[in-house]
Amino acid sequence: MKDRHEHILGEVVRAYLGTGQPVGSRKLADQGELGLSPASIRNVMAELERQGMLASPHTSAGRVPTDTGLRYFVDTLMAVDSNINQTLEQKVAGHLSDAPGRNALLKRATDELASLTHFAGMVWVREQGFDRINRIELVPVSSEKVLAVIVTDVGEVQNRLIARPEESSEAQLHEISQRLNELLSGCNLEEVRVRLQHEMDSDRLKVRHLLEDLKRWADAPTEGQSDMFVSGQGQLLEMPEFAVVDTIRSLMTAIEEKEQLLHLVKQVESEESGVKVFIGSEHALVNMEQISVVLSRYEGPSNIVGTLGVIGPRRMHYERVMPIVDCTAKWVSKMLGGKL
Amino acid sequence: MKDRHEHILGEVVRAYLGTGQPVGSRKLADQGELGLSPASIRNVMAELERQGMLASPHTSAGRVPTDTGLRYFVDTLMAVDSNINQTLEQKVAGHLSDAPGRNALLKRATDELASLTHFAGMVWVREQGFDRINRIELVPVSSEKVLAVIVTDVGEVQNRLIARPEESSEAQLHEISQRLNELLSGCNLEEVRVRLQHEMDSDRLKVRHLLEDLKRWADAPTEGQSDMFVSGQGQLLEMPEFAVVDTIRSLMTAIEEKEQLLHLVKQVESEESGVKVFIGSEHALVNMEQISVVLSRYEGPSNIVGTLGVIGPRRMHYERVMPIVDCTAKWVSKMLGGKL
DNA sequence: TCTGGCACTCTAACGCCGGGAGTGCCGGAA
DNA sequence: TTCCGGCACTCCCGGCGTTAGAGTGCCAGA
Repeated sequence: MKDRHEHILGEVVRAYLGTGQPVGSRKLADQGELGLSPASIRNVMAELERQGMLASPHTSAGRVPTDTGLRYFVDTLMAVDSNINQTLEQKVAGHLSDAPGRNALLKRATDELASLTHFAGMVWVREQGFDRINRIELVPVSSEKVLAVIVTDVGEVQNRLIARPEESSEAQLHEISQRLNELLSGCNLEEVRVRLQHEMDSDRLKVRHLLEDLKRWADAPTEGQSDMFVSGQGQLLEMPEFAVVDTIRSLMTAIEEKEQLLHLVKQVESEESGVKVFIGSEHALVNMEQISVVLSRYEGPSNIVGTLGVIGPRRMHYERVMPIVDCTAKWVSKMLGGKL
Repeated sequence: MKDRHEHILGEVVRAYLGTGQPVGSRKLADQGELGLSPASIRNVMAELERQGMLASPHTSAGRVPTDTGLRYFVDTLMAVDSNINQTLEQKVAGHLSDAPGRNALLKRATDELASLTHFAGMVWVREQGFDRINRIELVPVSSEKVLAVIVTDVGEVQNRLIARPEESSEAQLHEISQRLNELLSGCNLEEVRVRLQHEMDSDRLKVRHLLEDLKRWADAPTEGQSDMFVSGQGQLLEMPEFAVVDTIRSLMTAIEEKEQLLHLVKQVESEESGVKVFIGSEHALVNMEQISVVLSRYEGPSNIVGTLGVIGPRRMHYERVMPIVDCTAKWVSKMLGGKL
C-alpha cells in the first residue's frame, strides 16, 4: 500500500477511535496533519473504500474503518508507546502485589483491567486436574469424624471429612495413615480405586467404612475446575455505541453464558504467547460486531493456566489497551509463580 | 377499605402485572370480572387515586398502581397458590440435590432462581470467621515442604504450605504435631499468636522457621469471607421496561458494586425469617424505582448464613415469585445442613 | 346508586420539510 | 501527472403540525 494511503488510513482510524463517529474528508483536512485538500483526501478515501479498508454507513456520512482497516492499523500502522509501560507497571504491581490468595489475585487483576481501560475486565483460569496422589493423611477432628487430607502431584490439597472408625485412638489412626500411604501414594485415580476395592474385599483392614468413604471420594474427587471473573461491564454502558438495548443484551448474555467467550479463550491458549486482538466480527460473537476483545495468556505454576483481557468497544485505543493487558498478564504470571 | 374498592384495586394490579401498561376503566369493564360499567369503575379509581393507591402517568393514560398500592396488594389481597408448591418443590429439589459442593450448590440455586422466575437470581453467603482452632496437623509433602492442616471450631479446614525443618523424619514431624496440638488446640487466634511468640522466644523447639511460618499464618489467616452470586441479568433486559439505557446502567452498577444490595441483605438477615419484598422505591436503590427485590434468608450450619432471592421488575407476579424464593431458600438450607 | 353520554386532554405516530454534512466528479492550475 | 476548487447530488436528522386513539371527569337521567 502506498505511503499516502497508509497515512490517511491511519488518520481516519485515529479520528474514529476518538469519537466513534464517521469521519469526513473536511475534518481530516482541517485537522492539518496531512497538508492536503479535502478533495485529494476524498480520492484516497474512495480508493481505500474499494480496498475494503473503509466503509460509509450512507452516502453523506463520512467513512468508518472496517474490521480489515482496523486490523491493518493494529498490525502495521500502530506505534505502541513503550515508555508508558514504566508508570503502568508500577500501578499494576502496586495493586496486585499484596493480594492475599489466588482467587483474590485474579479478582483484583479483573478489577485492575477494568479500571485501567474503563472497559470490562475478564480473567479466566483453568486448574488442571491432578494425575496422581502424593500422600494421604488422616487427621482426627472429633470423636466421630476424621479428616482425610490428600496431597496431589500438582501440589494441590484436597480435604474430605469421613466417618471415624469406632474406638480408634490417635495412634491407630496414624498407623492407618501410614498403611494408606504405602498402599496409595504415587497411584493415579484408577489405581486408587482398584486398590481400595481390593483392600475392601480382602478385608485386611477392619476399617471398611473408612475405606468406603475414601472410595467414594476417589469416584468423584473435586476435580480441577475452571472459573471466570468479569467486572466493569457497567462502565461499558457509558459508551454511546451501547445506546441500543440489543447490543447490551447480546453482550450481557455472552458474558453470562461464557461459552462463546470460552471459544476465544481456547484460541488464545493454543497460541504461544503475547497479546491477541479480536476486532469486531473477527471473534464471531453474534450481534457483537461493535465489540473488540483483547486477550493474553498468563501462566502460573504447572497446574494453572489461564487467559485474561478486556472486552471493549471496537473503537478502543488499541495502543493503550494492549500494553495494559500485556503487563497485567505478565504480573499475574509472576505473582502466581511466586505463590502456592 | 371497602370491599368494592379492594376488588377493583386487585383487578387493576392484576391487569398491570400482566402487561406493565396503565389500565383504563374500559379494559376492566370489558374483562367482565366486575360486572360494572366503566363509569362506575372510574369513580372508584378516582377515589383510589386520592388514597394514593393508584396514579396516572398523564390525563388520558389509565391508572398504574403505586408502590403503596402494590404493597397493599401483596400484604392483603394476594392469594398465594399453595398447591403450585408441589411441582415447584420437585423441580428445585431435582436441580439442587446433586450439587457437588457448597459453592456449586449456591451457584445452582442462583441459576435456579433465575430460570424459574426469568429474572436475575441472587445468592449471598457470609461465612463466619472461626473463633478457635481445634486441631493442627503437619503433613509432609516433599523434602522441603510440609503442609499444616488446621481444623477450626466451625469445622472449616485451612491449609498452609510451610518450610520443612531440615533433616526431619516423619516421626519427628508427628511428634512436633502432637506438641503443637498440646500447645494450641482450643486457643483463639490471639492466644495462638502469643503462645507461638513465646515458644519462639524460649526456643524450646528447634524449629524456629516452622513456628515463624505458622505465626505468619496466624497473623493473616484466610478469614471467613462473604460472597455473592448473581445470574440471569440478561433475561431482565428482555422486559420492555428496560428499553431505557439509564435503568439498565443503574441496575448493572448496583449488581456490580453490591454495596447497595448488601444494605438490603442486612435488613433481611436481621429479620426472623420468611420472604421479604421490596417494591419499587422501598428498597431505596437510586434510579431503580421500576425494580422490585424479593429476598429470603437461608441458614446453613452454624458458621454459614445467607440471603437469596431475585431482582425483577416492579410488575412481577409476586404470588408466583414469592413461593419460588421461599422454596429455594428452604432447600438450600436443607442441603447445607446435611453437608459439610 | 349506577350508567350512558359528551366534552376535554394528552400522547404517540405520521408525514413533511429544510438545513447540514459529505460525496463524486469535472475541469483547470501547478 | 498530481492536486485542488467548485458544483450538483444524496442522504440523514430534527423540528413542526396534524390526526387518531385512548382515557378521563362530570352531568343528567334511570
